[in-house]
Amino acid sequence: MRILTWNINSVRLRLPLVKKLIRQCDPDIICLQETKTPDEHFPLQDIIDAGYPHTHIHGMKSYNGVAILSRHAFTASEIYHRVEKQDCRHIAIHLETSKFKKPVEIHCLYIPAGGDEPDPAINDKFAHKLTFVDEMNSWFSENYSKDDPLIVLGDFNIAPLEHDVWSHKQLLKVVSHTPVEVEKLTAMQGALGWQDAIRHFVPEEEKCYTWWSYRNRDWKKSNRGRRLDHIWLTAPLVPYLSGYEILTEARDWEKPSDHVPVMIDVDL
DNA sequence: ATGGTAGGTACCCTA
Repeated sequence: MRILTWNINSVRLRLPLVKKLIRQCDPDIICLQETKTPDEHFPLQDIIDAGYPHTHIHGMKSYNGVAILSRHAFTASEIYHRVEKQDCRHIAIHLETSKFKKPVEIHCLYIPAGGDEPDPAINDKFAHKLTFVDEMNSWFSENYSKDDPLIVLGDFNIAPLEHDVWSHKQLLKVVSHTPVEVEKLTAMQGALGWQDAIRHFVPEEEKCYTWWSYRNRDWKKSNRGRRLDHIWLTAPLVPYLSGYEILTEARDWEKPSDHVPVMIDVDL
C-alpha cells in the first residue's frame, strides 16, 4: 500500500500534475492539502477517471482544504473542526485490513502556517497554530492509545529537527522552526509514541526537505529547504513500513507547488 | 535589513 501526501496549492490549477504524479508513482491513497476550492468545484470526475473512485474531500473558498483520494474502499470518513473554526484542515478515513482487528485510520492534516511574527501575543495566526497543535495532541491522546493502528500525515508547517531546515541557527526565529512550536509538535508526537516514517529511513543528521520557497530565483542552487510535510505512524504499523520517497523532482515540474509529494510503502 | 514569488479573489488576503 503506497500512501502519499502533498500540499498541492490549488487542486484545480494543478490537476495535470496530479495525473502526472499518478502515472509516475501509482499511489494507492493520495492525501492533499491546500486544495483551495469548495467541494462543488473539486475536479472529482477527473480523479475518479484516474482510478480513485473512493474520495473524501473537505474544502472551502480560497483557503486551506484537504482531500483523501483512494483506490480502495474505506469504511468510514470523518471531518473534524479544530480550534472552533470551520476551516477545512483535518479529515480521516478508516480502512479495514487483514493485519489488524481495528481499522487503520489515516488522518490528513493541514496545520496552520502561522504568519510571519513568532509571537502569539501580537500574531493571531501564530497563536492559532500553537493552539491547533495543542488541541491535536490532547484530542489524539484522549481518543486513542499507542496500540491503535494510526497514520497521521500532511503539511504540519513545522520542521522539528535541526536538519529539517537548511540552517538551524538562522531559522530559530522563523515561524516553522521556532522552539515553542517545535516543542508542541514534539509533545504531540510523544503522547502516542508516533514514529516519523521518513526519519525511520533518513538519519537525523542528514539534511531532508519537502518544501522550497517560491521566493527564490533558483530553489535547487540555493537549496534553502525545510521539511514541513510529515508522515507519522503508531508503533503497530512500524514493522510493516517498507519504503519511502520524497519526490524532489516535482519542485521542477511546470507550474510546481512549493511542496513536493512525500510517500511511504506499508505492507497492509 | 529587505524583499523576493505564487494562488485565489476581487482590489488584498494567505502562504
